[in-house]
Amino acid sequence: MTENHLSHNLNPNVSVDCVILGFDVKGLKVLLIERDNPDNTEGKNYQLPGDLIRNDEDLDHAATRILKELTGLDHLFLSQFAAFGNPQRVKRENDLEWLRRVRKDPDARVVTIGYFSLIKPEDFAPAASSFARKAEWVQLADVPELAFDHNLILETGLNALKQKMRSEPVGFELLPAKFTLRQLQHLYETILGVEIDKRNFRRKIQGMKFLVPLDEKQKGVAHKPAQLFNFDKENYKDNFSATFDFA
Amino acid sequence: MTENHLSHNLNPNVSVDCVILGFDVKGLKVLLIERDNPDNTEGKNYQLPGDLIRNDEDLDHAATRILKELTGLDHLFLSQFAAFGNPQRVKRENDLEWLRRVRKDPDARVVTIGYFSLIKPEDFAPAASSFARKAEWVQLADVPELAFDHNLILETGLNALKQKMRSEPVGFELLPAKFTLRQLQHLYETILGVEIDKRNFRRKIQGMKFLVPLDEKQKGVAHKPAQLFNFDKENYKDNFSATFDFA
DNA sequence: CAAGTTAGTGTTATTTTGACACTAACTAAA
DNA sequence: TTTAGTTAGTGTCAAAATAACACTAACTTG
Repeated sequence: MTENHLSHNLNPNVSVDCVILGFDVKGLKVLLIERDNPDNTEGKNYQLPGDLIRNDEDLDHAATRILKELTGLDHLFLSQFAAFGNPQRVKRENDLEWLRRVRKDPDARVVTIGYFSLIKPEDFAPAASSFARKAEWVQLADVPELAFDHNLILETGLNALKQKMRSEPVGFELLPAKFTLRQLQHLYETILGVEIDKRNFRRKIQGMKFLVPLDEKQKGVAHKPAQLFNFDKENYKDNFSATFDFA
Repeated sequence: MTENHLSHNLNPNVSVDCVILGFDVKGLKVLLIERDNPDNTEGKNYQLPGDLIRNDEDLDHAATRILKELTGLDHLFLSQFAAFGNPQRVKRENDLEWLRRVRKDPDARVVTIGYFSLIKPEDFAPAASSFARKAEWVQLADVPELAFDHNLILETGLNALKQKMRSEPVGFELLPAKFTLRQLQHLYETILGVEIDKRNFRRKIQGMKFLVPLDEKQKGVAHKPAQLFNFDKENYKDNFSATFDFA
C-alpha cells in the first residue's frame, strides 16, 4: 500500500482500466495483475491493471501512469474504448474487502474508463509493482473470473480491437518486429474469428505496399523456411484507404 | 435551481452530455439548451444537454433521465461514444460562475461521458425544463462557442456518427417516417461529406431489401413527385451484412 | 533417405463498383 | 394554355475486387 493510494489527490469516483493484448503461437493473451492479498485468504485474485485517476491529470495520462506503475510497461499507444458505470460494479464482497485495505474511500461509486493497447510480446519486460504482486500474460481461454466487472471490460475491449483491426493495420503491433505472412494471417484469423484463403490473403495484404521483405528467412523450422517481413509505417500513411476486411 | 441539483445523491465528479442530432432540408442540426443565466450578464450561453449522474444509477440511465429533464425528450436510443477528462474542462471563468450558482461543489473535477442519438425532427416536441431556459435545434454551421468543452464533445460525437453510419442503417433514424430516396441520399452525402452517384446509390440501397415502397407519392412539389418509402427494421435483421460505405 | 510439414505461387468465374445521359411528371410563371 | 424549370427514375458496360481452387519447393527429424 504505497502513499499514492491514500493520497487525497486521487479522485475517489473515477478510475481507468487497461486491456493490454499480446499474441503468440498459442493465440491472444492479456496482461493481468495479481492483486496484493496479504491474508492469502483465497486463491489467486486477478484483475486488469487499473486504478483511480489523479485530480490533476487527464484520462490518457492516468492510463499511461497507472499501467507503468503496475506493470512497468511504458510507451504504449493506449486507446480509450468505453466507460463502465454500473453502480454495483465495485460492490461484490471480496472486492470490497480489498478496497477497504487499499482505498481511502472504499465505498465510493467508481466509474471506470477502459483503455486498450497492443504489444509485441518481445517488448514486455514484466515487472510488477505498487499493489500488483505479479503481472503476467494469460491466454484468453484461460482467463479466470476477474475482480470487479473486469471480465466485461476485457470482452468489450476485445470487441473494440476487432473493430479497429478491420480499418487499420493495428495487427502489426501484436507481432514481433520480424514476422512471416503466415503469422500475420494467423493473427487475423484468430482475432476476427474467420478462416482466410492463403493466396487471397497474400494477394490483398501484399497489394497494400507496407510489407517490407527482409533478406532473412526463418531458421530451424522443420519445413521450408518462410520469408520474414517488416511493417513500414511510413509507407502505410501514403496508401491508407485499405480495408482489412477479411471474410 | 431545482432540488435535484443540490442533492447529495449526485456524484460530484461524473456527468453525462448528450449530442442529439436531427436532419432537415438545411442539413444536420444539434439540440442545444440555453442555460439559465438570471443575471443576464452576457449573451446567450449554450451547451449540450448534460448534468451530473446520480450515485445509484448507471450511465445509460443517467443519460436518459437527464435528457428527459432538460428537453422533454424520451425513448431515444442513446449510445455512449467517449469519455472526456481534461482537468481544465470545467475551469473557464464563465463556466465556473454558472457552476457556483447551480452546483453544490462547483470546483470539483468532472469527467463526462458522451452519448449521442439520432432523432426524426418530427418527433421532437421541444420542452425546456430544469436549468434549461430553452431547448432548441441549431444548424451545425451555426453552432456558437459552447460551454465547457462541448464543442469538442459535439465534434467527437459527429465522428462517432459517421463511423456508425458506415456500418449500420442509422441514417433512417434521422428522416421522417416516409421519405424519398433523394432525401436518403442527401442525408448520406451531408453526413459523410461525399458525393454519390444517384443511380449507383439507388442500386445499392435498394439491393438491401429493407426499403418498403409505399402507395404514396410526394405532393405539391414543382417537379415529378417521388415515390415515398418506409424503412423495414425486421427485414434488415435478416440481410445484415450490408456495408453503407459510399465513396 | 523417407516422411512430415509449411512456403509459395496463378488462373478463372463471379460479384461489385463506377462512370455516364436521357425521358417523365409535376408546378409556376408568362 | 403553353413554356420553362425542376427533380424522378431508369440500364449498360468496362474495370476492379473477390472467391474458389492444387501443386511443387525447402526444410527437419527419425
